[in-house]
Amino acid sequence: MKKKATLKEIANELGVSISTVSKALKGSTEISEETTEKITAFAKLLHYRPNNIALSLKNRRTKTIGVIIPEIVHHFFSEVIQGIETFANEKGYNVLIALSNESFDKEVFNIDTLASGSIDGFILSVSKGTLKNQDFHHLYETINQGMPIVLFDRQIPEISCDKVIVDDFQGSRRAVEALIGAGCKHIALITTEDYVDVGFKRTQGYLDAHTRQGIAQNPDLILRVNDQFFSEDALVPLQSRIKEMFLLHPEIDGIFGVNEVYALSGMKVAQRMGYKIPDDLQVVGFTDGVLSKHAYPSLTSVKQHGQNIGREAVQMLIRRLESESDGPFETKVLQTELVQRESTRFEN
Amino acid sequence: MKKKATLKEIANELGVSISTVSKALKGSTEISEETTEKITAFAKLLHYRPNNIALSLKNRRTKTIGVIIPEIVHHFFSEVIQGIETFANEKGYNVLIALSNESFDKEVFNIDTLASGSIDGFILSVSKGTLKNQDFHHLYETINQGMPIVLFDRQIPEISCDKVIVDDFQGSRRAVEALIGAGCKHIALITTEDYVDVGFKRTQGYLDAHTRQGIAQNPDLILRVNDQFFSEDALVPLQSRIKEMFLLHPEIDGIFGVNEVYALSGMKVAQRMGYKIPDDLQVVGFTDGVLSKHAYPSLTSVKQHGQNIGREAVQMLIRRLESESDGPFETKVLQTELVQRESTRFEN
DNA sequence: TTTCAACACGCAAACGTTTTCGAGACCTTT
DNA sequence: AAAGGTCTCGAAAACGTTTGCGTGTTGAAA
Repeated sequence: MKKKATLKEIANELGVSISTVSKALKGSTEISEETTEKITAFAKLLHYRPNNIALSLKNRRTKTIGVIIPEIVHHFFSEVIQGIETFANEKGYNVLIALSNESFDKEVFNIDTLASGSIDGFILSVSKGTLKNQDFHHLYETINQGMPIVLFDRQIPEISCDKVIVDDFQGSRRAVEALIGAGCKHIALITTEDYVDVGFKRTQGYLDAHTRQGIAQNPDLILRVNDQFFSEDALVPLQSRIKEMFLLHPEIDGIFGVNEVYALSGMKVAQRMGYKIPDDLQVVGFTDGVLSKHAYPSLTSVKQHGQNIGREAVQMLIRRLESESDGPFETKVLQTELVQRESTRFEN
Repeated sequence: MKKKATLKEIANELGVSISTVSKALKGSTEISEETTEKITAFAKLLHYRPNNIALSLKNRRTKTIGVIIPEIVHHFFSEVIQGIETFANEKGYNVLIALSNESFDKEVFNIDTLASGSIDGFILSVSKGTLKNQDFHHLYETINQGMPIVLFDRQIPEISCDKVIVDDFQGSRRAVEALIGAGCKHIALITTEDYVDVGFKRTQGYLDAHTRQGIAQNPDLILRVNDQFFSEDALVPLQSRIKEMFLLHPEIDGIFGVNEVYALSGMKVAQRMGYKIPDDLQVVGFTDGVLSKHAYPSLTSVKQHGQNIGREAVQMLIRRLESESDGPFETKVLQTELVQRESTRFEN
């Protein structure tokens, strides 16, 4: 049960001063070879490692990145975390994670606690609660205190800081254009309500695709789902609304869902109603997760490269942390990739 | 760009000493009401919050829990993290996350770095690399330094520390017994190689169910999959091995997979070969994740309650951190739950 | 007026580092 | 032998807290 060794203990044991030990371990030329050897040997014996907390206090930097995400049981976010953690580690940083659970209050609380010295900077995706409230004072305050923030995924245009986002508009536009190119004339959209930025942009992309391809778009084919439908057990009402739409509009021959669950639910409902996928109906989802891969038939989807998002975010944050220059803020827009699988008949 | 306020700044500004400010903010009776009011008001104005790092150094505790898991893009592990984070937060702790990526070296490295003062204790699930190496020196050393560890999921019997595990044996025994009860005579098992403890136990449960129910078990119906099959693109060889088994043994009328992907792959292969689920073939998987819920037909599976595991682990760790008593180590065994869905015909 | 408590506050140490600066010991040079 | 120069090391400050103890001021009691 021996506790961690400290400089003082080594110094006392060897009859030298603390500073001598410190210098010896850092290989300073100030200390004689003989002493250095003796000290390093003894330190190795005791498994000495400098105390991070003391270092953080002295250097006024923790080498830790704070990450706040709405939830972690979620393929996309855990992929981003994976990217963040891996790259941060390569750069010698640790990652402190906090969950907002989509709640404004928890987001504020977490930012407050972490900002009190625990971390050097934030990477975060704002909660839906925050987006609803439109209250960003906690973010402003943090930035004003000189702590850098990198936002990812969920955008807040009015906040000036580094951002890394996905080109939701282009991604969904291309997906819908691909559907049109594959012969779909009546494409249903299953989307969220507009206050979530990414849902809004994906809807815009859907609309734009129609405009550009000169296809009429029927507003009745847009299903706006309340977010509550995302909670596990609320799949039933979602599916019944989808079924309703199919009954009203049997002409539907394509589905674009702004996330995996919506697309998959659309596909399942259609299958149960007798539609053949992809012959009668083609389906594309946004976010390429484990569900798309393992669905039957497997789901064509728009891949977001979550790990790259994390990687980019870390890179932007560390650049700002380690350079004194307060350059202009950047917004990195990452392109998506359309992964084709069995739920569509794209020629390519 | 004002930096964080410190006690010293407040003291200087108000012409009092640092200790007066500190005591006033803590509501000490030593300080007069008048001064206390003045100080708290000014501190509020400056958004003063005590520096966590300084507190950690002084108190020799960081109020941070280190979590090391093999990977995070994984439904089970992210559920555990969710449980850990939520409960730790309630208790006033933060969570530092590190990923081993199933590598022994990364696990050792992460433990070493985090153990140097950054955290108060560990919650971890050991990597496959560590299990292969059978080298646990890093864990022993950490424990010897007086830093508590709670292991979860992946067991290491020879290490004495607190553990929280799932009753894999019972869970799979009951699942297989349910299959037998529902009329299955020839149940295939898709499992991992034996060095992973949980895979081994689930296999044992499968065997025991046969023994107890007096059903003959055919060793040819056990498919041992190399772990590489878990990497995304290696589903194809997995599926072809499953198909092979079906061709050789058309009598198969039940499948038990030790994880979601195995069970789902088994079901998909069977569906493609014309089997009707659950009429011709019933399927049960271990780990109740998003795949099971959204599969078509949805998959009956053994639910592990990942969040509870995280919760229990935090509870054990904090109990050890906050009580001086070094009581005996405990192993908490959590029971599983058989969640019935469309892939089986269990009467219950 | 002296004495003594109560009150209000400041000093200083401690947590474990790093780093600047100064100082003693020894050696070389004149 | 004195002066100067190298080596080798130690003292102390600093990072931001908390806290035990000392101290000065006040008021009241003797």
